[in-house]
Amino acid sequence: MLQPANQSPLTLSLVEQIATRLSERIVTGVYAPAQRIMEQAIADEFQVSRGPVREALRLLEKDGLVTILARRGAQVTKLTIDEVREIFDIRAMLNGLRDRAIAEDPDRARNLPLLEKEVAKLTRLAREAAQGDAYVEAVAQLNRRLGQMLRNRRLKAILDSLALQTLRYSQLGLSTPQRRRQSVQHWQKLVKAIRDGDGVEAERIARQRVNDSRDAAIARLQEAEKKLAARATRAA
Amino acid sequence: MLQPANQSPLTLSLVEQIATRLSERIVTGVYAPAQRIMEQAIADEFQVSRGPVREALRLLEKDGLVTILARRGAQVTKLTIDEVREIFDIRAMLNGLRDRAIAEDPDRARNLPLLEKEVAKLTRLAREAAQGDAYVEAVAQLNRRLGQMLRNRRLKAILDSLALQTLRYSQLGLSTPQRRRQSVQHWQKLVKAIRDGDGVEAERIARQRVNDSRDAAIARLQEAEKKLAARATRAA
DNA sequence: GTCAAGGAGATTGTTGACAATCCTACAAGA
DNA sequence: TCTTGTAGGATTGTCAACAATCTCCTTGAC
Repeated sequence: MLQPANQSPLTLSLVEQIATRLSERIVTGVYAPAQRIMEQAIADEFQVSRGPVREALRLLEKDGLVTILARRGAQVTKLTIDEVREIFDIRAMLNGLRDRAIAEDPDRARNLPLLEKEVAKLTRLAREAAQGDAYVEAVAQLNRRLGQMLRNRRLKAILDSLALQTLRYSQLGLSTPQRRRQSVQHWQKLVKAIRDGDGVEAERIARQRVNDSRDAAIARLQEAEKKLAARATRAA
Repeated sequence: MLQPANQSPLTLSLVEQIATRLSERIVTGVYAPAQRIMEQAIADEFQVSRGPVREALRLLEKDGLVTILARRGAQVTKLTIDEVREIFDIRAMLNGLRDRAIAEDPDRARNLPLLEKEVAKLTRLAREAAQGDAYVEAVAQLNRRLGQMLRNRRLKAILDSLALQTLRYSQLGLSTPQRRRQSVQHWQKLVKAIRDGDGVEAERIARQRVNDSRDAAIARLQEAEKKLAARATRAA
């Protein structure tokens, strides 16, 4: 999503506000996949007319969060397992590009302390097994920080959009303490590579990290699908 | 741009028609960079109301073709040299991903003859030095063909969007016979790698190709900028 | 019991009008 | 001369209504 980085509109436009709130509901699962989103209902709830809602929905379509069918309106995009894999593949590539760019940025030292603090927090959370959600949130925070360090605005926009689409699935991949331990190791290595200015290594780790995340998520999805199929068979 | 691949709407929606026609004008230079695009003017010309035009402009903003400023409307996005470089960097990565995926597709043989025919055409055009435009068009055709062979729809959508944004600059990089000779060699090697199922090699070549294209385009842009600066100095 | 036809209601697509804001030109004062 | 203030027009932001289309339920025939 191309942010309006040119200026600083203190107040998001109405359309952007609606798009943001709807996207929150989609990625958090308030709106289930394949659920229809009706313009008038949203308009009534936000007390605006259908115009801005329509424009917001078109934005979300560009981000892949909803699918608009002609004369049949918008519905929450339902991803197949293959599509999830495809998005992760793109993310692996572009996260590699991002982290290499950051590692090779001469001005990276300025943000390093913050980054190291975040990783320390991550390490702590990974040890305290229980809070899965807190760990997921810390990872998101770390990713946001890296996004801030990135100069390439378009790359950031694309990555944000893709991350949004797979947010739900990324969490799937961090659900076991074992996976979290592996994850934290990746992050530690990444920050080291950035500190050393080793772009090639940073890129390698970033890809590895996303690919691991992909594999874990896919495995979980396939399990879930198998269970569903079994249930359907039993019912028949 | 995420195509409505789910169904086949024989007739593009009004919004999509407007978006398509406007994007043509932008990439072909009918609308100059930084030029303002006024909603009512477009609406009058296409004989529709402002609503669909507004939505079309929002779509183009997501594609990076126009920039919308709050209460000041849309203007054609003007890219800095750095931004052009950034877009090419992303394209290099993702074209690599695309061409590797194609080379590793077990079902790739079906489209290989077409691909080889296109490259033969390219080779012929590269020899007949004069027609730069025909060569550029043939390259575009080849890229479209590869896009068709790609299963990953999201990757295709992102690549299409980025290619649109840099179309003008890609042409810059093919303006000399020497560059075209180099280009044609890349394409020949790529098709060979695809035929052999060598994904790693296909990826390598794709990146090389886009990076060469980037460097040539940037060099041309810097020349142009220098000339402009010199003229400004002379005037002062 | 299944399937097709029809119609009422719901929903999207588009429009024209009004309100809010911005830009430009011009004038008054320092 | 330069700055500041102020109309006026131009442009975007939002809205409510109408038209076109789709969905779903009912009805009826086989």
